[in-house]
Amino acid sequence: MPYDPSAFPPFAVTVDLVVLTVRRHALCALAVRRGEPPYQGRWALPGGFVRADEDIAAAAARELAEETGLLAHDPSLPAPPNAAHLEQLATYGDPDRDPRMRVVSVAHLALAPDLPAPRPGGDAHSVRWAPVEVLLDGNGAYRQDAASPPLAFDHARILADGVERARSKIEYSSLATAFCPQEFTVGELRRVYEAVWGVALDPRNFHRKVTGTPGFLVPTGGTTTRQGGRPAQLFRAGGATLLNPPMLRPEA
Amino acid sequence: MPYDPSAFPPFAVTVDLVVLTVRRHALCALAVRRGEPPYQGRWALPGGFVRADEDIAAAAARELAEETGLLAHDPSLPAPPNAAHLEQLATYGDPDRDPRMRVVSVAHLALAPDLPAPRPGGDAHSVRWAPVEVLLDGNGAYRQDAASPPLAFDHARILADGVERARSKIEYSSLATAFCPQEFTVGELRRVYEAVWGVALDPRNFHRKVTGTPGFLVPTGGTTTRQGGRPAQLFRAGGATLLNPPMLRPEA
DNA sequence: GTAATAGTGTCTCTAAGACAATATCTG
DNA sequence: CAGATATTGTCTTAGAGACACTATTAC
Repeated sequence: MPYDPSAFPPFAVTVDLVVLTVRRHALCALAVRRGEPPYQGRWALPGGFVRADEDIAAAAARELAEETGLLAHDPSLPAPPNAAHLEQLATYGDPDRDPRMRVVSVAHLALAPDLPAPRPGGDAHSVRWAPVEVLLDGNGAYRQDAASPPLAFDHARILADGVERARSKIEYSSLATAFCPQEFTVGELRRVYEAVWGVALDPRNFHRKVTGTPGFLVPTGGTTTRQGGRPAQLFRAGGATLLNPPMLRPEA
Repeated sequence: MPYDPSAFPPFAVTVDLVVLTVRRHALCALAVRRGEPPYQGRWALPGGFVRADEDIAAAAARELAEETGLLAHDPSLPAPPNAAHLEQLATYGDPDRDPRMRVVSVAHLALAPDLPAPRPGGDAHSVRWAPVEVLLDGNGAYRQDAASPPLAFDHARILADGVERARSKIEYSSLATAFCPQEFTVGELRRVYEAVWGVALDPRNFHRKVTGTPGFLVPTGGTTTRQGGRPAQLFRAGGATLLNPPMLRPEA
């Protein structure tokens, strides 16, 4: 009895976004402050309803653009200037996850370079980049009080899943470049890995490895001294999606 | 404006199952024949509606038990006799994926050992194990005719995604043991890898590798000659979930 | 000059892949 | 016996990690 179209329980379907970036050597996520109950005043992940005739991926891309001005882009094409990586993460549908009604949320993961503009449109005081460690551990200014959980609904779980996805995916794919501007140095890419994994990497072995992995980095010919020290070569992301051999996350 | 509970578009939410097993050296998926339009008479993945107060994972476990008699089990516990691995795969919600109404399907992936019983309950002629190659390529007896796609709805896409998930996940996790009976030999485990990846592996290097990976296999002390030749040691799955170092899939 | 970052080279060790040789069963 | 599968061992080589050393900037 696979389908009975005349009698099915109605659900609301939403998308929630885990938008990650690297700012000041820390992995940060986009959080919005809730203006109404439930969880009023609490921080939450951005998101919203999927429209009646809208594809789920399109809804996620629309929410991302509304919150950040970033465009989701097809990874097989070269990245336009204001591009972010966007992929489906997982779906959360516990019957009690929203106290008002049955809501199934299709969470998505977006990876963005550090945004120079403070964000076009929207209230600056109700949308913020917060270090994921603060949002997940519940320490620091984003916590209401010592007893309350830091994020509304099941968003701590969703954020944790998104962070773990990002941490593992930069091992075997070139996704770490999604955190970098269009042109970047090997040192800047290394600082991305260090921030996402929370470890220190050997600059010399890292350099040898990323420049030796075919298709990962393409030199642009330019150099920069924006990190100080000796001028560093600039690179763009190469065509490779999967890294072979992979970057290995150091053991605990 | 994250939520407006009074006005949201209603969706039907279903679970679809990619149930994989290894039979006669081939990776096979469970397929059911549709008894009503649309796609009447066509093969499809098993699935059904999520109930009004049912968790999504519980709905997937219920459908799995209804179709196969298998129990989904927590991977942190030792596997009971009739256990299968079950995990969420991805969510498919194209507005046109079902011609009757807006249906969002949360697909799940299940891995099961080859079932000795032909299946308890249900019509044997409308539920079958079919090689995934046949279901995806559309060649062979499961194809209606040369022009029609082999699987209903977007189920070919879902099946392909599930197969790719299984292929990559047995590289870095101990999930391949989910295709084996509770006690198995190194050779039987190797034939699982060969069937899922569709390659031939060196028996000697495979043996050295799996027995050398800590926590992967635990010897039970027994031996068997069910594969012919010299008696082989029997093993159970060890406690390890992630394999370090991973099993490497041979390159193309 | 010092301090910083960038980049190259060298050494050691783990482990992957190729494959020889031996062990123990069935027919 | 031949033929099947299981298991151990050996050799070669790719690559990860540790780390010395040189290069080029800012101050």
